[in-house]
Amino acid sequence: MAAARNYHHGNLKEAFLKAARDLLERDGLSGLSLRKCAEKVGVSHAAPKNHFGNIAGLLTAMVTTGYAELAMMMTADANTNADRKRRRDQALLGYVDFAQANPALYDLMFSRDRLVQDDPDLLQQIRACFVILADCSAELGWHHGSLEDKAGKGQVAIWSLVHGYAQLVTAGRFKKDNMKGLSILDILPIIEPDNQN
Amino acid sequence: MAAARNYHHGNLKEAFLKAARDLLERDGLSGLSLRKCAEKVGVSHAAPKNHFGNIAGLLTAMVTTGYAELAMMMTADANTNADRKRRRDQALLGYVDFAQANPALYDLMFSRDRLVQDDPDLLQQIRACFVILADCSAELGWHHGSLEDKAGKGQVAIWSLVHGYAQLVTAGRFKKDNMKGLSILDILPIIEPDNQN
DNA sequence: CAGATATATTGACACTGTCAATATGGGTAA
DNA sequence: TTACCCATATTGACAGTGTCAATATATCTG
Repeated sequence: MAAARNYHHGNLKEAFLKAARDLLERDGLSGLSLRKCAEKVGVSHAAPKNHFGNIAGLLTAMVTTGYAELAMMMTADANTNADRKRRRDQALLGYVDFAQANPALYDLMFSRDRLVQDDPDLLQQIRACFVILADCSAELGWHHGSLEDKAGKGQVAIWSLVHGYAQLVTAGRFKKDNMKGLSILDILPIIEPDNQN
Repeated sequence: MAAARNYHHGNLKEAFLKAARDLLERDGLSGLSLRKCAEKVGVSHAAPKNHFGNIAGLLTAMVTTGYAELAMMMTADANTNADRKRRRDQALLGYVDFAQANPALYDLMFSRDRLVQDDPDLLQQIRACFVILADCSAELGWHHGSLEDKAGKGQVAIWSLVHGYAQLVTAGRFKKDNMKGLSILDILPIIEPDNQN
């Protein structure tokens, strides 16, 4: 039989993830609890234990889907086979769009003590995002150092820049005066010394 | 009489802040509670209410002292009257040093739903850090746009870069291979298009 | 010395995550 | 079909949490 109405509830795991995400964006991380999720889905308060073990397991599973969506946002029009610079712009804009559309989830994705940091699925999705950003950084120009050094610098630099930008923007740390029409692509040129005229 | 042993306990507020900070770095944010702080200090479980109102108030007060320390770390050798580029390097190194020395506190300083975001003291300390970073960004070279645009871009860019770098490093997101001897100052040159030879 | 006020304690409450014990339903083999 | 097994869900309990109202205490002020 299909996985739709298979068991007592049917696909309870995904129902929990959806409920958790709704609660997260609505009430913030401190307003999210296993018991509220269970009530929202309509099952008993201890039901999540069977699927996630503990709350860190649920948050980790939710964050893992977040990284998968982030990767999708960064490669939304990759099928057009655009050149690398165009792919890079799309990736960075998609990155920031994701953070602004899911600010609470984005924050949780970089939490230090609420997640199972060594979860294999989580690490895999993080790595996938890192690969995309590495592709972006290949377009950057560097003057000194070996090719490997340049690649390492570029990856660290571009992820630092876009992550810092996304988090500070979603946290409201930049005043609107400073941010008037200032997107990540306007900040990016600082990362391209070779392409300055 | 001095504020040392003034009342029942004497400077209980600072004792709470110290206990909270110890617990935060030892057990992480999820291991920090008002009741543990009270027990550590040796007072009743409801004592913090008189000084901080609720737990958001305590966390906000603690984070506020964090921003003050961050500003000090960035301006540690400002009395030497070094030139602006030297001040800038010191500020960025101090910024990263602070984040690495207080990773849990640094994370909390950018939390979205655990703090009183409009607390006047907090906003003042944040603004002080922003001013220091603005001074740093004045050294950056930009090719296009008005002076005001350049200043706005520079502030946003440098804070994005250093914050993203600090958080990703403390979160262990960069593999050691990529980070071998790669400090924030090695990343920084990408932010100086004019100074490339 | 007495009253007022800031500070601390006590006790209670609802809520949380987690666990052991129990119940229930679906899949599977006889 | 029937009987069994196992994955899944429920129940009840427990310690821990933040917060509040009521009460107690110590320091300051007059």
